[in-house]
Amino acid sequence: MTLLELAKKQGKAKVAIAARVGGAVLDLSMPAPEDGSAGWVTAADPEGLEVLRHSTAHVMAAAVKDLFPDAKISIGPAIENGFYYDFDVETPFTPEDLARIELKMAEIVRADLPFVREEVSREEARGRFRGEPYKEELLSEIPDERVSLYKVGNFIDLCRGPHLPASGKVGAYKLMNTAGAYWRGDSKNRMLTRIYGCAFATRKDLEAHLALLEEIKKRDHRKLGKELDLFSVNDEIGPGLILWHPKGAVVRRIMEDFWRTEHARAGYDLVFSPHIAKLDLWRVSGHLDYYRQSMFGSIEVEGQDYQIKPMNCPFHIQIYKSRMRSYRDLPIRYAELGTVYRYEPSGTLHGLLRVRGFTQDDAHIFLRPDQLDEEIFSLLDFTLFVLRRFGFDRYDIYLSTRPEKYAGTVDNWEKAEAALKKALDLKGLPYEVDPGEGVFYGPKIDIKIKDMLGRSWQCSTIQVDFNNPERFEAEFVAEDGAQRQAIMIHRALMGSLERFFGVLVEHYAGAFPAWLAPVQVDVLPVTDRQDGYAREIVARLRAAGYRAEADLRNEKLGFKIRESQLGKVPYALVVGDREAERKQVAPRKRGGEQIPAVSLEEFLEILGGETDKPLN
RNA sequence: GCCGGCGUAGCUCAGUGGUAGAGCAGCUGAUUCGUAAUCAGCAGGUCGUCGGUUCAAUCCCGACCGCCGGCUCCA
Repeated sequence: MTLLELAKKQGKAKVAIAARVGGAVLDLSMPAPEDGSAGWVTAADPEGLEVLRHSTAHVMAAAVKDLFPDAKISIGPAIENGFYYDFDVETPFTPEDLARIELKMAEIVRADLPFVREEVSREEARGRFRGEPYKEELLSEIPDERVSLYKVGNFIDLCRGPHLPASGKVGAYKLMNTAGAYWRGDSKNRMLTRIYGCAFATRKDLEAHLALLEEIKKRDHRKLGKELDLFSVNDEIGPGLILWHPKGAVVRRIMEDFWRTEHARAGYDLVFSPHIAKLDLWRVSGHLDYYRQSMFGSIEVEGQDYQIKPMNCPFHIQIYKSRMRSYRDLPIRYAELGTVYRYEPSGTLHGLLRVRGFTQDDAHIFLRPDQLDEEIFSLLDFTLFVLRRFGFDRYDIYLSTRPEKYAGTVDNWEKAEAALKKALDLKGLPYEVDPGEGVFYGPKIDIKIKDMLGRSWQCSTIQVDFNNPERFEAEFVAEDGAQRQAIMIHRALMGSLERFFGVLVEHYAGAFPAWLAPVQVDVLPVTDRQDGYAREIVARLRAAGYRAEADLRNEKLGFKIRESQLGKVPYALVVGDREAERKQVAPRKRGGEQIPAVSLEEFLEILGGETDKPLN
């Protein structure tokens, strides 16, 4: 008896697309276990959805092979929200090709062709995939003597499976776009043409996903940055270099003010360092060996090579080394909003999120080995405090451990990894271990924040470093009078101001909370009779430390309200004859909610409640 | 950096082998208005840059620059 027959018996044949037997997900065509103990996987299950997506990829490949017989197939896995398949073709697919492929797919789905699994020897499989060089390459690397093939219609693919019982079970899908992708993700290999598609169990799920994509488009910080006049990048200046316009600059200033205040309070010393330094500095630090290709070229000055800084750490180390340090002085914490420049490949630049010049909210902490646990613990606290303040309270945390190529001793690495782990455990923070993903100089904790739409953004990083203190001989005098090597922690909380600002824009869809809003209050006179009163209100708001503007243009109230709301200003204060006469204002929130007219003092109470304290 | 797409007024976009259009924004004037767009007029472009094909190029071809979607990378 097959699993499909068993499913029929149990009345599950309609919904089941695969079966769970033991720990494995199997095709329904596989034999059922004697005792009939099988679980049913449906398209509503995560595993089922993956099967559905993977099978949709096969259906697409079948359609492509039908329309473009010369296309060479490679691989086509399920991914988040859908699938892709990479083909080697002479000329990449056009959007019109995608439409044709989609139609052909619909044919295959309508025909409800069975997915047929076949197990053959590797040698036989090699014969079947003659003329498919990518499949041949894969086959030659598979250690097993027997491999499985899946056939749908005339299309056969080397595949582990499992798959849907038939193409008719494919759900709602849509081909999205094409993209170049290196064979096996290696830039030394040939570039294939990838087709991305999304696939869901139901039309409704697909539509919800397309709606989400629309929402993401609406929140795009590049679009909002232009609309709200926050920042720009400019051809004449150069790609990846950000111009902060006055409104964006207000938000940045508030971010910086908050950051400086809290760092001073948390025991950091604020420092400044130059933008260039002798190239040798980066030779000593080791960055030149590891990251030369991401550094801007050096500049020759009076026979000496200088380098635009890609990092701040060597400068802070030199400040540390400017005099003898006692074990009593530690930890020493140097913090700087340090602007660095990195030569990112042109194809990776992206608005504020990937740039060539950016300001890190950087700090380097020098400490004794015995202080590591406690420092990491309080650092985690501090990081989460800062992130929460900006409205982020969901995180994905990763602990990255020793990579293959590393500096320092295994003993030190293990101690540092243990310290990081211990701090996370003590705080009760869930995290994932990324084995081998640490930086060459030490292990790290990365915190990705989740935005309003649940997307993750890498921002905070806490990295232990044994390498630099050794290379630069950053030492302290221990209790016994001996020179000991300090441990250094690199850390950035927002990561870079540019990137964090971009994430903030998308998180809030440009509607910043009142404490961050570039303009907090628009004062809107109904006619020019109230211009004087409006000016007075603005002056008083500004005197109280708020950012307020009057819209004195010769326009109707409706127009001014519309503009204020599109500008995402938290409050509009309508002032007409009534308000002017009674010395009141009529507040309106940007969402449209109207508040009955109140005195300015009462309004200041409301506003103050939202901004905590006016941070100017 | 690699593959593909795109580049027309400040912005969003239409358009054609015979040297360009709309809406919004801007300017001028009228309107004095109560919670998401008042009306009229005016002005605005070396069609990304440089080369080529052609009697003629914004349109076709090439190179470059930039942007977009991916890939690779991300201390």
